[in-house]
Formats: sequence, structure tokens, C-alpha cells
Amino acid sequence: MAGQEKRPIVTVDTVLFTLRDGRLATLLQRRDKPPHAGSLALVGGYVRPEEDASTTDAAARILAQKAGLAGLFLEQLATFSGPVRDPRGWSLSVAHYALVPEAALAAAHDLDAFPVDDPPPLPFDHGAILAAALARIRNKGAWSSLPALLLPETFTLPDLKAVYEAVMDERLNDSAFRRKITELRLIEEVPDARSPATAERRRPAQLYRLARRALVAFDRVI
Amino acid sequence: MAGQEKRPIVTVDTVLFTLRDGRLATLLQRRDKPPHAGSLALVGGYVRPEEDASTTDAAARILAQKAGLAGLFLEQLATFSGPVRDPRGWSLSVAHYALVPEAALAAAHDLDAFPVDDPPPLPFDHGAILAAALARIRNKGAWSSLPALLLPETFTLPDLKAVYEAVMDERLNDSAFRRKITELRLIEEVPDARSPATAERRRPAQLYRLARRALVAFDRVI
DNA sequence: TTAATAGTGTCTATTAGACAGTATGGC
DNA sequence: GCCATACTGTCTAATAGACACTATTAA
Repeated sequence: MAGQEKRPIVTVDTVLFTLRDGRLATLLQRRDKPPHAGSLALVGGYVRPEEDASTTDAAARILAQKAGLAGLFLEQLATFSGPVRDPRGWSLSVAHYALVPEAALAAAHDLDAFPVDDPPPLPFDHGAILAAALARIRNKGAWSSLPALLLPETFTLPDLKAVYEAVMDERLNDSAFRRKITELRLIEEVPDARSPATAERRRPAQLYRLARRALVAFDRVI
Repeated sequence: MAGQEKRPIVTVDTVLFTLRDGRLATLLQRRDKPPHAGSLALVGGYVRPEEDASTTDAAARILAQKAGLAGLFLEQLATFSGPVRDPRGWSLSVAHYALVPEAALAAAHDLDAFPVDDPPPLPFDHGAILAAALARIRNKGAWSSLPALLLPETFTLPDLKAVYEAVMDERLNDSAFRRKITELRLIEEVPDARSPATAERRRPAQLYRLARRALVAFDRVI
């Protein structure tokens, strides 16, 4: 019977998305072990059959252990595999992506934010994984409440429009956006709550919250 | 150092879609080895790092070896994993789906067709994989030329409409369908070619072919 | 009062669906 | 000629985008 090398190396990697100065950003971590020690890379690690109930479970465990992140929206993206993507040998990585609202970042550690459209050079095939995750979030943004999961519990309509614009990387029509969001019953008013005015906000706005906490898919584009 | 059991078992499985009597069907194969020997199941097998360049490459190899299928549209679906899905231990299967036009079936062997919405009981988590593949093809059908890949090289507009209806499991408006298909420039006429009349076809129709052989994504729904 | 952002109303262009109606070929 | 199916034209309803307009609040 042949040894371990008959089975691929199995890892998971997660693309972390967050907002930075109103722009979509990705969070990277400096690797402390070879291969590619010292490089900025996606947060990833080995799947441990003895503790993980699934690869998504493994991704969640690794996010908690290596970056202090928990409770995120986390979803499988795709699986990347081949003989050359990792110098340790034929490897397979189940890529995931996760959305990190500001509140989750407070407890996090060892992460650096970079604009999604101008990341540093990445080791392995992490550049391709990031590109695939970006394509997924942009497409899903048009069709679901996904971008709203980057916001805090309560938010204003201008906030919500801005995060859809940041995710999808295009300008939206204001009145059409309000019309669609309200018709879809995606959000509900927080009674008697208005946002404070800030440097960018000359005038308070009505606060809303998601009508459902989970990801909701729409039957038409936002 | 621990042995092989520290790495998951890595397999691929492919959901095969085809047309049967104008309805969307899936092709299953009787397993000749344990576990679940004798059961009808998806076509699948081990990834072989020494010969496969990727998991999709492994899926193509296994389709050729076990079913005589080659040259199909074959795409990764998602990865299914966990400790209990396979009695051999913690396992991971990269699920794919493929489209089998009638011509490819001619050379195929050891496959049985079943209606997609009424398959036999399936072993492992193959039922869940089939359901996920069906959801994917239905969704993608509305947004791309994917259903056309189930047809022969040339086909009529009524044929094309029927395959979209079979894939998406809904009736389409005839004139709207023709309008969209032609505006999208998905297809081109085959000059001076008309389909023969058949039992179901009282009147010959113009033959078309795909303007591009590959999968084309549209920016709006069919 | 002013400036800037929040929010509303309405017009128009686009497009999907319904469906009537014409064309064509086998019998 | 009859009938079924292929194909076309047109009306209408739904909806997205443009954009003018009003409302509100901090300074």
C-alpha cells in the first residue's frame, strides 16, 4: 500500500472582505511558516479531519485561531487544485469568502487591509482565488442582501446604497435604489431612530435594520 | 508522524444531465465496488495526484474510463465534505456537473437515465449533490446559453425553446423568446437548411447553430 | 440664511408578456 | 382544404433610470 503522498494535501483559504474608508477591501495576513513565510496571504490552513465537521467548519476554526474572527457570514467559493500551486506537493484548497463588519474587526488580530482592486502580490494561487471571490461578491451583490452584511446592525439608506456601490463598483440611481429596497421589504425602520450627523453627514437620516438577518436572494437585480 | 488518515479521502463526483423524451434527465451508474456496491450513484472516483492536473481533470478522466464519455461541457459545482458522508472515513468530494448531448451518449456505456425530479434513492450524499446541481443548471439556464449545449450542432428555434423549458422547468413566451435569442446574437442561421418534419413537427423549421460554441453568459434573463 | 445631504414625485425609455394574426407544409 | 405548427407584429403592463423638486438640519 502506498503512503500518504497518494492523497492530496487538503487546505482551506478564506478571502476576507470588509469596508475601509467606504471602499471594499480585503484582509490579508503575514505567513509565519514556510512555504512563503513572511508573505502577505489569505488566511488558511490544513483541514483537520479529527476536529472539523466540514471544510467550512475548518475555515471558521482557522479564522478564529489565526485572526480572532468569529460569527462571520462565511460561504464556500470554489476548490482550487493541482500539482504546482503549492511547493509541498499536489494540493487542494477549498476557498471560502467571508464578510467582516467593523464590529467583528475590533476583536481581530494580525490582519492588514488592502483595496480589492490593488492587492499586493500574493503567493500560491491566492491572486486567482481573490479574483474569483471578487467576481462572486460583485455578482451576488446585485442579486441579494449580501452587501448589507458588511454594515453594522443599524444603518441609514445612504449607508446601504454606499455599500452596494462599493461592492458592485458602480453608481446606483438613488430613487430607484430606495424604491427597490423598500419594495423588496429587505429592511425595516428602527422606530424613532435617526443617525447622528457626522463630518460627511450634514443631516441625520432614518435608521433601518435588515428585516431578516440571513442572506436573502432577490428575484431581480438591485 | 501520523499516517495517511490525517489527510481526507479525496474524490470527485459528476452529475450528468441529458435530455430524455424532451425532459431533463440525469445519468446514473451502478457501483461495482463497496461501499454501496450495486447501488445506482453518480459517476465518481478517487483523485489521482500522479495523473490528474486538477480535480476537473480527474472528473474528466473518470467519465472517460467509467462511462466512455468525453468532450463534454464539464464544470465544478461545489465541494462536499465531512466525517460521515462516506463509511471509509472523513472524505471530501469535489462535485462537478456535465451536459451530455445525444451524440455523446452514443459512445457511452453503463449509464441509466432518470428524470431529475424523481431519481432513485442515492448513496452517500449524492442526493444532495444532485439537488445542488439541479439548482445550478436551472439558475444558469436563465442567464446563459448553457441549455443549448444539450442540443446537437444544429437545431430549430422550437427545439431551443423546448430545451430551455426543460432545463428551467417553466413555460416561456414564444415571441419573447425568439426576440431575446436573436437580439442576444446567440445563434446564427444555417443557410438554406430546414429541419425535416417528424411526428411532432408538422412543418419544417429553420435550422440554427450556436454563434459561439462555448458557454455564453447573458446580462439579462432569457 | 445657506449649504449640503435626505428623501419624494414624475416623466420617459426599455423590455417582457400576452396574444392576435399570418405563413407554410403535410395530409 | 384543413390543421398543426412556425413565425411575425403589436398592444400593454411593469420597471429602471433620469432628474427635478422638496425637506431638514448643522453651521
